[in-house]
This record gives sequence, C-alpha cells and structure tokens, in this order.
Amino acid sequence: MALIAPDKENQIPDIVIGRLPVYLRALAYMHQQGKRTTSSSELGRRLGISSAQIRKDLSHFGEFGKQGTGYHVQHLVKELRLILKLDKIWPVAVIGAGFLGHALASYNGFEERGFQIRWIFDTDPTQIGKVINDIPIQSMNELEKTIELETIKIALLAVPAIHAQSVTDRLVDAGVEGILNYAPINLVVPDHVNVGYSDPVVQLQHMTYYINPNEKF
Amino acid sequence: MALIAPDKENQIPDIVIGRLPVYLRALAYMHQQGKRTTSSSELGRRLGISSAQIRKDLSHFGEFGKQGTGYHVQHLVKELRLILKLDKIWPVAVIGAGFLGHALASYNGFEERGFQIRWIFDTDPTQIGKVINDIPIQSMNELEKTIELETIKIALLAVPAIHAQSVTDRLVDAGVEGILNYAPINLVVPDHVNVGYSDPVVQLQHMTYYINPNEKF
DNA sequence: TGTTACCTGTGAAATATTTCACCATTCTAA
DNA sequence: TTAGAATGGTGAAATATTTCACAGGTAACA
Ligand SMILES: NC(=O)c1ccc[n+]([C@@H]2O[C@H](COP(=O)([O-])OP(=O)(O)OC[C@H]3O[C@@H](n4cnc5c(N)ncnc54)[C@H](O)[C@@H]3O)[C@@H](O)[C@H]2O)c1
Ligand SMILES: NC(=O)c1ccc[n+]([C@@H]2O[C@H](COP(=O)([O-])OP(=O)(O)OC[C@H]3O[C@@H](n4cnc5c(N)ncnc54)[C@H](O)[C@@H]3O)[C@@H](O)[C@H]2O)c1
Repeated sequence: MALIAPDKENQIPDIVIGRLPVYLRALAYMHQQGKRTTSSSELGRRLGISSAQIRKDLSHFGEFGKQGTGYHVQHLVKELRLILKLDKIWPVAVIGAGFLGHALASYNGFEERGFQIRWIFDTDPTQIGKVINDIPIQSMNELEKTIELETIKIALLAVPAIHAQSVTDRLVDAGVEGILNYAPINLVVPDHVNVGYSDPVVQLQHMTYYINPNEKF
Repeated sequence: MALIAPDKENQIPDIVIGRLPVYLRALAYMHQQGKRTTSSSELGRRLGISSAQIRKDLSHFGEFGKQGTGYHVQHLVKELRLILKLDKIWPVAVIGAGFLGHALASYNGFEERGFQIRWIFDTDPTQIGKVINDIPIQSMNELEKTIELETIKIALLAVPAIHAQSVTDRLVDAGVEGILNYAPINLVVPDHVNVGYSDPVVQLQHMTYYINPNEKF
C-alpha cells in the first residue's frame, strides 16, 4: 500500500487568484455597458493578456463558457463574485484619518464591489468625534473591543510608517486577517494574515527603469 | 561563421525590476535607522522572501556585496537608485483634483524617494486656480502644452473611470510614458507606455478569497 | 443541409522563475 | 595563526507559469 502525502498541495496558484478581480472588474464594466456576451480573446485584448491564460485561469474553477459563443457576461460576473466570496458585503475599518484616510472614507466606489467602510480610527483627539461620510472617527482605545465585537476581518491602514507595524500587531491580535497597507513599509505578520501594499512610489520606481527622462520620444 | 540572432533577448526579467523598489524601500529604512550593513538573509527575513532570490536578483546588475560581511546599506541604496534612474528628481503631474488628487498633492512622501508633484490639472472651473501644497490647479486646456514644454514623463491619473481612457490618450499623445492609474478600469496604451494600477478593491478582492467571513479565528 | 468562422477547455510543450547547494571569501576569536 | 561561522555569487535543478495547438461544439447563413 503506497504512502500518500496527507494533503498533497493541490491549491490554485495565488497568481491566478490575483487576476480574478481584474477579470471581474472588466466584466462588470462590460455588463454596465450593456454587453451580453464576450470571449476570452476579447477580454484578453482589453486586458492585454492572452486568451489562453484567461481560459486556463477560469478552468481551475469550472466551465463557464460555451464553445462557439464565449461567456455570458452576467453569469461569469456572478461566478467570479462567488469564487471571491463577494456575495456578502465585507465591513471594513480605516485606521488613520489623515488626508488619505479621508479620501478612502469618502470614496463611494467600495460598496458596489463588495466592501463597506464602517469604522474609522485615529489617535488624534482633535479628529475623534468628527464625521466623514456619516462615519464618526473613533478613538484607537476602542479598536480591539470593536474588532472583536463586530468581527472585523479587513482593515485599510493609513497611518504614518513609523506606527504601521505596531498598529498592525494590534489589528492581528484582535482578529483582523486582511490588511491593505498604505504606509511605505513592509509589515511582518503571521502566516494566516493577508497583506496588500499600496505604495505609489514603488510603482513609479518600477516604471522609471524603463523611461528615459530626457528623450523627447 | 555562425549566424547570431541580432538582438538575442537578454533583458532582465520585469519581475526582478519590480522587486528592486521594495528592496530599496527596506534598505533606505535601515539606513535611516542607522544600520550600516545587512545581509541577504536579514533583508529576506524582513521582506518575507528568500535570501537566494535577493542575491540572484542583485546579481543581474553587478556584485554589490562582500562574502562573509554582506552588503553595505548606503552603498546598495546608491546603486539601486542608479539602476532605477532615481539620481534625478522626476517631475510628476496629477490629473484630477478630487479627494484623491488632493491627498496625493498634499503627500510629502514623494520627494525623498525621487518624485515631485509639480502640476495638477482638472476640468472643474470651480477648482481651477485653487492651490494645493503650493501647486495651483490648472485647466485641462493647458495639458498638452505643459506636458510638451516641461517634458513631463509621468502622471498620476485620479479622474473618474469614465474619463480615464480619454485623458490617457491625451497624455500619451503629448509624450507621457508612465501613468499610475487610480481609476478602476484597465487602460489601453501603446507598447512604449508603462501603466501601473492602484485599485484598492482589486487587492481586497484578492484577499477575500483566503478569508472566511464568519470564523472567529 | 453543408460550409465556414468562431469559440472553449485542456494536455503537452515551452518558458520563466525560484530554490538548491556549494565554492570562495571574510570576519571573529581562541 | 588557525578554526569556525557567516555570507555572496552562481550554475544546475526544481518548480511554476504561460503558451501552444487541437479536439470538439456552436452559430450563422448560403
Ligand atoms: N496622502 C497620500 O496620498 C498618500 C499616498 C501614499 C501613501 N501614503 C501613506 O499613507 C499614510 C497616511 O498618509 P496621510 O497623508 O493620510 O498622512 P496624515 O499625516 O495626513 O495622516 C495620518 C493620520 O494617522 C493618525 N495616526 C498617527 N498615529 C496613529 C496611530 N498609532 N493609530 C491611529 N492613527 C494614527 C494621525 O493622527 C493622522 O490623522 C502614511 O503612511 C503615508 O506615507 C499617503
Ligand atoms: N478617493 C479614494 O480614496 C479613491 C480610492 C480608490 C480609487 N479612487 C479612484 O480615483 C479617481 C478619483 O477619485 P476621487 O475620490 O478623487 O473622485 P472625485 O470625484 O473626488 O474627483 C475626481 C476629479 O476629477 C475631475 N475630472 C473629471 N473629469 C476630468 C477630466 N476629463 N480631466 C481632468 N479632471 C477631471 C473632477 O473635476 C474631480 O475634481 C476615481 O476614478 C476613483 O474611482 C479613489
């Protein structure tokens, strides 16, 4: 009798998961434009990736298309939302009510895509109690209590870099499992916590490698 | 005499280029903390990647370390800045002076990392002429003229999604070669133009795949 | 009805990326 | 001076990811 590895890694590659929200965004846009069906080649053209990749990616989750016809846009949107667990709205907390925290809390683009900002925390006493987009800024003293009571799983971290790690530790200890970090610093977190980074400078520095600053093009 | 491929692809992988700014950020932080030297294993531990990958990545550009000792932080910072063409400050334009455009224009974290926001454009007549962080908001009528005159190569795009593509076309035609797009839409650009995307929802949707919304963890 | 143009899903092949494993070098301290 | 621990650079091996290419299936229409 052969010995079988107990939990042979059979997971879907993370890089595939990372493309699904991009597909979803493009499909939702098509749907909004009134488009009924599309094909892997049309979608690929719009996104700048190959049609084979799109088909292969989707094939990890099932068969969503029809030969000769392509994909029914609305149906694929629905399937992708299910795969990404977007069938319920995720409540989200913003930490840091500075310029960026204000912009995030004022942004209306979250809700229709699966997220709602419901809490804002800050340490600054002059900020606490103010209201942004109907959400009152709360004291950081309330942080752990609120996260546990409301089962907050996702936070947007918009505090100065120097405080980002210590706030992260508090979030993780209280039960947060997904953090989108806007501070220009790498966070150290346990394995079960997902961290995303949003540092415009990192992206710009990636581009400058390819750009000649003088050349009139 | 053998026939040699005229321009045998010998480029450094883009995925390697993309990690350099992350290394740079961590190293600059170490330097600021007064750290003189580091090693690939220490850096890897902080960034959550393997030491071998860091060494291999850097080896594409030269030999920057010393066996037994590691890397001199300040020296490696300098080398990475050169590789990424950050020895001069890149002037940057912001398009769209809404909530996000304001946050970006007010942000002081660009300059020490190689960028300076020097122009802000908007269509809204009630915004034009206002000043953010010493930068007057200009009319979009000035866009092409200014880009060409000042040789602007990089723009941050913070306009509503519906206008993002048409503004992009204008930027590209005028000579911009790097665009960091905050609108939740994919842009179509010619090959020589670099586009980065910053859509928090895409990143959150990536995370939710891995998170159980109820589980008290 | 036959023909043609399109399309998906997928195993296999081709590429790309990461990791391994080791030599040479450097530093520390006995 | 020597032994031992730490470290970088790097070919080769191991993995991961993308692309190819084709067997069906669908639709439109002459
Ligand atoms: N403004 C931007 O466009 C922008 C762009 C990229 C990155 N960032 C980064 O995002 C973060 C916030 O930027 P900002 O421009 O809003 O800065 P900001 O200084 O305007 O706001 C920071 C806020 O965090 C609060 N804060 C400080 N310590 C805290 C703590 N321990 N717990 C909770 N709140 C705390 C402060 O009271 C303040 O309200 C920074 O790390 C910055 O580098 C900002
Ligand atoms: N606010 C956020 O935190 C946030 C987060 C993620 C993404 N975004 C995205 O960033 C973009 C801007 O967001 P915002 O919250 O600042 O929106 P906003 O409505 O506050 O600002 C948009 C600004 O763009 C200007 N504008 C409109 N059409 C223009 C054109 N053709 N040329 C130049 N300017 C034009 C408007 O006058 C307005 O000032 C949107 O695409 C939004 O989806 C915003």
